[in-house]
Amino acid sequence: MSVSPAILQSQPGVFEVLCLGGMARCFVLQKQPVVGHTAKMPASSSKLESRNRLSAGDWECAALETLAESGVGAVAVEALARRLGVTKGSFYWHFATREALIQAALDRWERDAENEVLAPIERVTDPRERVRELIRQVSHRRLSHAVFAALLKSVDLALIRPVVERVSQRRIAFVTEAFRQAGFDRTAAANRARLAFSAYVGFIQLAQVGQPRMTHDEFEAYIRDFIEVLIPHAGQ
Amino acid sequence: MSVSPAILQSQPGVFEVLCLGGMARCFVLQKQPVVGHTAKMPASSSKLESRNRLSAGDWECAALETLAESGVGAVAVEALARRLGVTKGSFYWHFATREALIQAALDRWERDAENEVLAPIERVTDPRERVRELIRQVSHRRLSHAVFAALLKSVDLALIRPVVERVSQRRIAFVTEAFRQAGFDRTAAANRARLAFSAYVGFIQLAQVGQPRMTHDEFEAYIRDFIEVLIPHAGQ
DNA sequence: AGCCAACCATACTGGCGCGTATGGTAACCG
DNA sequence: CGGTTACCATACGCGCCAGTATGGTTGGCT
Repeated sequence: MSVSPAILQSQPGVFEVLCLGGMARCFVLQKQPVVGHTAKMPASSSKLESRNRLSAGDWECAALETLAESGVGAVAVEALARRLGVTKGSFYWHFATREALIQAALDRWERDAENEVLAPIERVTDPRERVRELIRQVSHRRLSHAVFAALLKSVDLALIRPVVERVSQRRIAFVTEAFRQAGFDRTAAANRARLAFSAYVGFIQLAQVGQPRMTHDEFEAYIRDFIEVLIPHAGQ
Repeated sequence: MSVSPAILQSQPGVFEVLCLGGMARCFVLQKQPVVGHTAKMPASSSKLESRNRLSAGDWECAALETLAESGVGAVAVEALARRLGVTKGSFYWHFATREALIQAALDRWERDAENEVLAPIERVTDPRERVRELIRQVSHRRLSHAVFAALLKSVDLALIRPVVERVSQRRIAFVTEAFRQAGFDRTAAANRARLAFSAYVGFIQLAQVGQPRMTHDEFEAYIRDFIEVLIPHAGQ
């Protein structure tokens, strides 16, 4: 799933619940140039061997992992330093403050998560089938949701709120447009989008409590009903 | 709405965002004997005048208010002490630890919130109309949701998780049963209950971000669509 | 070779929040 | 009226964590 096993074991960090670390790496480790930092990596050695020194990207990566696993509060510089095998002294060379790190990590996540979700949908042409495909897609990218779920919990922080706002707004708008193209009028589309997105958000929250305690098959059946309720085959 | 103004102004505490304080008071201030504590209030003066000394219940009350307003993290003993106009010395006479307070406050909330939601529904006899009434009821008790929303955010804490688990489990079971009685088969009822409850949970989360930014009328329309989607008049 | 810059360690300050210790005051009781 | 009980203040210790100061090490460039 878009993350090579080699990368997965490149850093001997702790691998916790549900392989969430893999997801964060999936988001981050595709080291796009990232403007200023690490600009002139000598193009010789891959990141595998010469990774005793860290870059800002490594810190952002670790931040996203920890964020997905244990929430915003767990993104603490000393904890991250331990995780990366260094000390705070390292951190404060790359970032001015803890908030700066979270900012950077979130910026990255926001950019990458966007395309990852939307791109595979845009290929489906039939509008109604597209809505269904969207729901199916989202429902199975469970790794991508951990970050969003963690963010939701810290939405009262001034640092997090705008991110959640933007992301939610964009996603709701996208789903609304999908429903519109599927033939619903403006308000119906908006309401179904709200309903669908709310149900999505609620589900990833409740899933952490293990509340909708269901097997894989039950989950699939749930998604089928979910789709059928929101955009039934029968009607039209 | 189900909370007498008299109670609302019985304690001149700070009244913050959205009158949330009123809700907590609504839950708490109906001072049921509460086992051991405050057993022999001399039955003379109401809580209005002789409230210079505090009881355990007062602390639980303030805890729930703060919880609803600012989350579990804000339920700090020194902060609560300031809010109540006393110091920590008072607190540690009533409770052994901070967690004990949260426990007590949550126990209380769990008991009271249960009946408050379910009781008014049970009067409706027609099964399908009962589901609709349930949705309507819940959708308008917005004050009661702040606590639950706050709890969801701290669900990783060992103190909170079991509460959220119990409450979610019970509520989902209740809604499932309602759908069953409305004529849906077992799995359909379960899935619609999951969907409805997830949508509810997601909505109260997103509402805090002001994301489904909608007017009162839009909200009403949303609830109508919500009902129509989940338990349509047309079908059967 | 030697220097500079990137990167990291160690040690410290300071705030915040929980918990403890202990002494004080008001009401009530015998 | 002296004493116990319920309630509260003041002061302290302690651990956690963000941020600072400063000095050390390594690698590439000239």
